[in-house]
Amino acid sequence: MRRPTIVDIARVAGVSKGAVSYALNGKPGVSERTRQRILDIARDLGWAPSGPARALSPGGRVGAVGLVVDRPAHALGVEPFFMQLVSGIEAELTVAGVDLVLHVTEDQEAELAAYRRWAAERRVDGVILVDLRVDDPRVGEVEELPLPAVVLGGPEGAGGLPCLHSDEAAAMREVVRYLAALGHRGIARIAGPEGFRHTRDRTRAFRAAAEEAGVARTRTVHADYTGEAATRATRRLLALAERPTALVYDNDLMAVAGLGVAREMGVDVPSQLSIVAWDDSVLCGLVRPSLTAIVRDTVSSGREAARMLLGRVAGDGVVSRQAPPGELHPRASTGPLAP
Amino acid sequence: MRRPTIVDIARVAGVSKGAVSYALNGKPGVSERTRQRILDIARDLGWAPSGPARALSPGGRVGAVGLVVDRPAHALGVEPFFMQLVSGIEAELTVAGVDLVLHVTEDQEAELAAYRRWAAERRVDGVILVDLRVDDPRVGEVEELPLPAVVLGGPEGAGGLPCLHSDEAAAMREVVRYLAALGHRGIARIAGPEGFRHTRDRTRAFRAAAEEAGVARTRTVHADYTGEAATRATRRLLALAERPTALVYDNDLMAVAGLGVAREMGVDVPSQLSIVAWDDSVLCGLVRPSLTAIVRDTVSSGREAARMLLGRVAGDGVVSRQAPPGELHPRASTGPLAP
DNA sequence: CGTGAAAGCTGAACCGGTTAAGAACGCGGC
DNA sequence: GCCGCGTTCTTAACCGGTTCAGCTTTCACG
Repeated sequence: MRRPTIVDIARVAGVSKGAVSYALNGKPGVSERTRQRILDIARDLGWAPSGPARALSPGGRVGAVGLVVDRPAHALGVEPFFMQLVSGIEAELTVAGVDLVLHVTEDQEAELAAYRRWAAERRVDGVILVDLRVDDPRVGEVEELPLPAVVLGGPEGAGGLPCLHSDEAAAMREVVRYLAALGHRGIARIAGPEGFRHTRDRTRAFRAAAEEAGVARTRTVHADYTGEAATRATRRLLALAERPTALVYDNDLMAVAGLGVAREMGVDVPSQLSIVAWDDSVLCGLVRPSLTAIVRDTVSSGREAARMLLGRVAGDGVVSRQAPPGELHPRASTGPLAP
Repeated sequence: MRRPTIVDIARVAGVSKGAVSYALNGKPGVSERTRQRILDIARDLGWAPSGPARALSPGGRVGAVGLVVDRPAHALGVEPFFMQLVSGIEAELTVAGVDLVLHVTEDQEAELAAYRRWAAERRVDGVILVDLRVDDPRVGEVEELPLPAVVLGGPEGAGGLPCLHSDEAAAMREVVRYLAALGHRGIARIAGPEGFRHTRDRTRAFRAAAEEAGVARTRTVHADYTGEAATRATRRLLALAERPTALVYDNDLMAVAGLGVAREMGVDVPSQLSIVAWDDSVLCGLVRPSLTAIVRDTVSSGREAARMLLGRVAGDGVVSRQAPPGELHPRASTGPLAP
């Protein structure tokens, strides 16, 4: 049984295929009676529009958008962020009947190649850029391509692309003030890779917030979001003569790793060390002590980013927006210092 | 600047577009000289084949395959399994120039709708089915559809679809023997949802292995892979009069949750309770004590499944295969019972 | 009753490829 | 000199939609 086409519908209805096209797309050009008859026949035949055929027509859309994730596979596995983001994006795309094409790359060059290929072969109608870097080559490249895009991050460094940015500084202030109020005067931050824009934003915000809150000793060390790197970094920090009394991690996985190191080194959490995770997932609630975390609504960000991209693809004027800032959810891993 | 098409190439080369098509596809019908000239021109113009146009031709392929993940978003976030699987699939697809379309659904009906839509609208060339269920409606449905598919799981219940199955029984035997050797005589298993085929396979294997190893008291309770469900189940098990001395969890996230409960209830791991996780991720190595786990090479399974699907799409006769069984990696969460 | 406009529909071109059928050509053999 | 054949290329149809130009038919209006 061949897929039915509009020609089959036209034959049954006794009209031309042009008329069928008008009827099915709700465009003027056919009478209401005829339209209804054609719709009924289409339903009876189980007709569905051919994606490739639609895309081929002048001005046609492919009905898919792309997302490239450029992080090593093993790191990705346990990063709740991406799957949450994907669910959010998906939720929004599904109602529009648009598919999500996902690509996992090992380096940035491969990521750029993916965008170029998608544009050249017309595989997607647009892309969402995540993990904005300092001097990110993707922005310029994608702007050149006939490929609508929105950036999750920014607004600095997003070039002319509309972006969904979040106020990292506000959340950071909340964290630092909270820790300062608990009596902490030595706070270290185990950050993500230095190359990421949001890492740099947070680092700046961290310093500013610490100064404002009167926290004398701060320090930022960089890791790569993996547990191993966080383990090494935490060991070094806890071995310092004047060791920090509070640690802020740039993702929850690293915070879990830090918790393990503290345990291993006999440093009690939270009486001797407070730990804060940036980004919350079920993980934070499962480990003991449970982790205080900055909670962002990643699913909603995904939805919003998808919505913006669909707008761009449709040709609407899309403006950058701000996502609600993360909120601090105190749990068992933070507290006042034991005397 | 419009995307160049083969007509542009034909014009520059002074030949017909048919000749260009033959040349670009390595088919006979043009001289070697002409072919080379056409290839050079194509490169100079930056030509790339239009996906939609290719797909539209009779017998044409879309150049994409689909994967539906039917698990709640929050559970998915931290499940390393899927992202690992996706990376593996991706790695194989990329070399073939095929894209991966990912869809996250909230229920099985939505999943079925996705397959139907993909087939009807020709959005993908084939699909990979994961999380095979007992009496899975997807198998019959997809077999009816003009949509090549392979199953990750089985072989029972995969119907006529080729599958990549793993020997759950072998791994289960290894776990049970190991725990029995450590002196455990009461082993409980916190399994995934009863509806999953692999859950049932493991449950059967668990009973058989326990009998074989002389483990008298066994018990399987079902959870849904989330930390919350595992927390509840673990609490109940540890509150039993004759409480089990070893717990086997069907994924690593639940094992982490179980570890938290043990801690909370003052049950020491591993001296009073041993914990085994099925599926290993960085998580298992990060928590304290680190978790003994069954390690499967999920990335390779993804690669293999993708390879099989590409074979099916190409029309090759693809036969079911067995993935290498999981292996037990003992860590700190298992040990002999304290006297 | 003639005229103009709007409604409703048809025919054909077009998107960018693939491919079957056929034409032009050179060449060897008889 | 003619025939048959293989090579190389062209022509045209086809995939399944969209859309524009134009042709009827109907109908209101003067």
